[in-house]
Amino acid sequence: MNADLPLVAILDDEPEIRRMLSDALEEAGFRTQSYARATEFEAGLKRSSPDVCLVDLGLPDRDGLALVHRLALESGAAIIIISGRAQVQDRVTGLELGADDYIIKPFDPTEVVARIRARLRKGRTESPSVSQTAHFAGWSAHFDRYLLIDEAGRETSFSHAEGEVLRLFLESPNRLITRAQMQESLGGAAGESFDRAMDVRISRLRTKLGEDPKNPRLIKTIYGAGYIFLGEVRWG
Amino acid sequence: MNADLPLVAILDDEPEIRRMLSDALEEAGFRTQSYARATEFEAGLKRSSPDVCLVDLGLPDRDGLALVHRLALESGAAIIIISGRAQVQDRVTGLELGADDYIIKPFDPTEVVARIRARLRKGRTESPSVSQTAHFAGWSAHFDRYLLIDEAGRETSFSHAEGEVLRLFLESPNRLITRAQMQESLGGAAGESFDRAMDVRISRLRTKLGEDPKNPRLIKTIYGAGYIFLGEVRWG
DNA sequence: CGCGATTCTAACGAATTCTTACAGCTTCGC
DNA sequence: GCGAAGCTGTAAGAATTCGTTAGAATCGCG
Repeated sequence: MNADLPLVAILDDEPEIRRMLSDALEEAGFRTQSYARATEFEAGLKRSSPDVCLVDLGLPDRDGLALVHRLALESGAAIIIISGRAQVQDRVTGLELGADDYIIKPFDPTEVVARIRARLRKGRTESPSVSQTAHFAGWSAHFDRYLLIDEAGRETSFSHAEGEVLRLFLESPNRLITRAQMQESLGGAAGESFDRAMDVRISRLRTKLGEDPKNPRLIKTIYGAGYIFLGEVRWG
Repeated sequence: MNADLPLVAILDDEPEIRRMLSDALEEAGFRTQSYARATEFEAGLKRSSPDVCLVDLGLPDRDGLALVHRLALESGAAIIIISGRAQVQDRVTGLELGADDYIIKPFDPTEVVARIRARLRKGRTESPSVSQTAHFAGWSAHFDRYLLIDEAGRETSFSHAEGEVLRLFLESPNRLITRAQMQESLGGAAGESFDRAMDVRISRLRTKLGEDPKNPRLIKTIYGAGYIFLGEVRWG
């Protein structure tokens, strides 16, 4: 009965689906309330205000779309439609009546959880919990803190320009990155002698990574072509 | 060139898809910008800040998920992934990395439009937080009492001007805040050299937060761009 | 080996940002 | 009112970032 956990209201007439959803959601850290019929569902809304409503459109006792429409107007909750009707037109009208998402049966509970999380994330002022960290060759690069941390835990800060280069490498490791691609990606305006600036950026980055100039192990220069960042990179 | 219309940035390497999307979106009342490659796309983001980003995951020059990840942290835009990969796991990781929606190819442009509308609708409804207290990095900021309280319960008062800056940071943590945004938000109407005043406000705030000038942990300067406030922030 | 093309890096300098000092202004207590 | 204290912007010099320059080092190719 933890009031801090987000509350998800489920409206579906099939018991197995209700069960499947509530199991998956509770395991994922949500509270749930299940309803089989629209009238019960609406009564429940008056007692508690859920953060997310999962609504099956194929209801026996009510026009699901009308319900969605009203929910969208009256409740602040995120509304996700679950439906067996897969036609584009169905989805479009559902979304236009105010739903925030539209999931087609049969569905995977994992995806439902992910979509609910995506909805809640936007609504909150809280920062997204996705970390912005890459691990490689004994280093951890924290792009949010502009910090490199080595195996021993020693910290080295890097500047924004250096970070741009490092990120570009870590996003495409073991792949040739041409100077042209870099220039474009790093906002290099026109093709003048911006090349030199990039050399310098990379040079500074290499020293921060403790590369041996004679024998760079991470950032390889491909003469006449560009650079390759070598190594296993893991994000997160 | 109506700046009031929402701007949608499209990133897809297939020309037909770009065309199809931009046609549908423009007919639906959006402005669009199309890009074939990630590097161009990122360069475009620096010039204009779209309200929605449509990103194809199958990019030739970059790991699409890494790009999405970064977008989610740095841009306030809604992010919609378009992908040929239909596996549940693909969708879940996409959403967990910060995407707001995930559309599978082949898709119907009408549905894309509807989903974009649904996203934008939610963004506008975002209710302003009425709480006057924020917690972050061991600090509690009480805006109603102009008081900062650290873990040990020691109190430090802050001024109105300092509070304006602090609130701006705490309302969008882990996101770049440009000097222009600050100036606008803090009512710095006149003064072209209002920038200096800004510097001083931030400097004073930093000392009150006990930041190490060499290595600020909370308020990072992005040379030539603005500032980022780092950390988990909880309001209330 | 020699030569031109390419890349590296140390040093410099312009732009930007930080910090300290100071002055004008408001607020508060008396 | 008066003076002290605090707030806030301006000014000025220090510090940082980062592109540019230039000379050295390296590479590819004969």
